[in-house]
Amino acid sequence: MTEASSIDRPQIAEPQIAEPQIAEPLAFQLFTEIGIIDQLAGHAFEQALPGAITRAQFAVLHHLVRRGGAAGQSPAQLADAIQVRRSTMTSTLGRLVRAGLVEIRPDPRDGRGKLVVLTPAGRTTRDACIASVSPLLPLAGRALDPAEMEALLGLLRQLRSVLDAARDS
Amino acid sequence: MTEASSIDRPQIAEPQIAEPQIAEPLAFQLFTEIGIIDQLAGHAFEQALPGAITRAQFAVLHHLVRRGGAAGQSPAQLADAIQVRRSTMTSTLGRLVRAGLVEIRPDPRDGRGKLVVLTPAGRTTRDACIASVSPLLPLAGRALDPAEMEALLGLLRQLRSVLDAARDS
DNA sequence: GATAATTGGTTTGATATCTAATTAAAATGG
DNA sequence: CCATTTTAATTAGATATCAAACCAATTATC
Repeated sequence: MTEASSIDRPQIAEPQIAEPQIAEPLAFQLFTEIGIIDQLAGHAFEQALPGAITRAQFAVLHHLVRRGGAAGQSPAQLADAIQVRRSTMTSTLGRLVRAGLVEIRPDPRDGRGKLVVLTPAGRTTRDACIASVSPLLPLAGRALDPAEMEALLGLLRQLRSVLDAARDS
Repeated sequence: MTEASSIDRPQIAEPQIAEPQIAEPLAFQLFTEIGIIDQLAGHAFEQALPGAITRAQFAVLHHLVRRGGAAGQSPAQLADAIQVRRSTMTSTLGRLVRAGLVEIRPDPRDGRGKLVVLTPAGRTTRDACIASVSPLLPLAGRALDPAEMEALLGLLRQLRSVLDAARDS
């Protein structure tokens, strides 16, 4: 597509010059590092979770415990809180219902809407997840002392708020 | 806002007490924040990428430009570098081959192995990706000054190295 | 009130990712 | 030289995720 491909080049197309070691821009390194940490931590987290519960499913259960109240939350509220699309939430909720961990009822106030509430099994499962995962948390303490962790968290929040603002614009 | 406003409590097993506002452990907040940033940034990144290229595909192209050399890299090397399973790499490489962005040849030194090399189109595409995404980088600069960015990067690397070490154990 | 615009939720089809199991080739060890 | 083990890559099956298209119900507008 680019150039003389008509000539039969036996082995190596081109000298294939690897770029000299130019450091990536700082911001690029930053996001790369964040991506890797998310993957490593997420993986460790999911390994620690009991049975077939996944990170996404735990996020829903946990949110319902903390914010669900008696009336539950709508799928849209859950999707917004957890920062996924509604179609993603539909799919995760389907699995949670099938597993008997949440119940979905029609919203009496809005014929389109639904309300998600935890079942007792869902509550129990969430608590078990917390227990399973807790032993992992000290790991971060091995990398950072409390002051560093606070500093890190502060910087991350600064970064997040800008990204959040940029999302809408 | 969500409080005891519901007079009509449907017939769920228990009162469904939402937990009082206990702050999450610091480490938990940390990983939550990292997950959200990764999602926001990854999404913005992918939106900025040209055409049908994805983050995973860009990572492979970029790595090949920087480390590929004339001989290319094996799928296993790519998987290790990018921190995904080999089966994941198989799938991503399949799409890149179909798109004409990389070429896969047998490894002359190992009958099991293969070698992945960029095609000229792959090289061009990677460069276009860099160009498309560059305008995003200043966004991080709006959140953090250079010193903060360095500090953040340092803390993240500390954290990563511990997670990395824990992965094997 | 009727029409238009918005909102809640789902479905479809794609990519990315993992684990577990499989195949083929190399490396090791008697 | 052969049997075992290890390694490279793939396949199969599952979840998560998104975008786009869609339906149904609500809200807004005239």
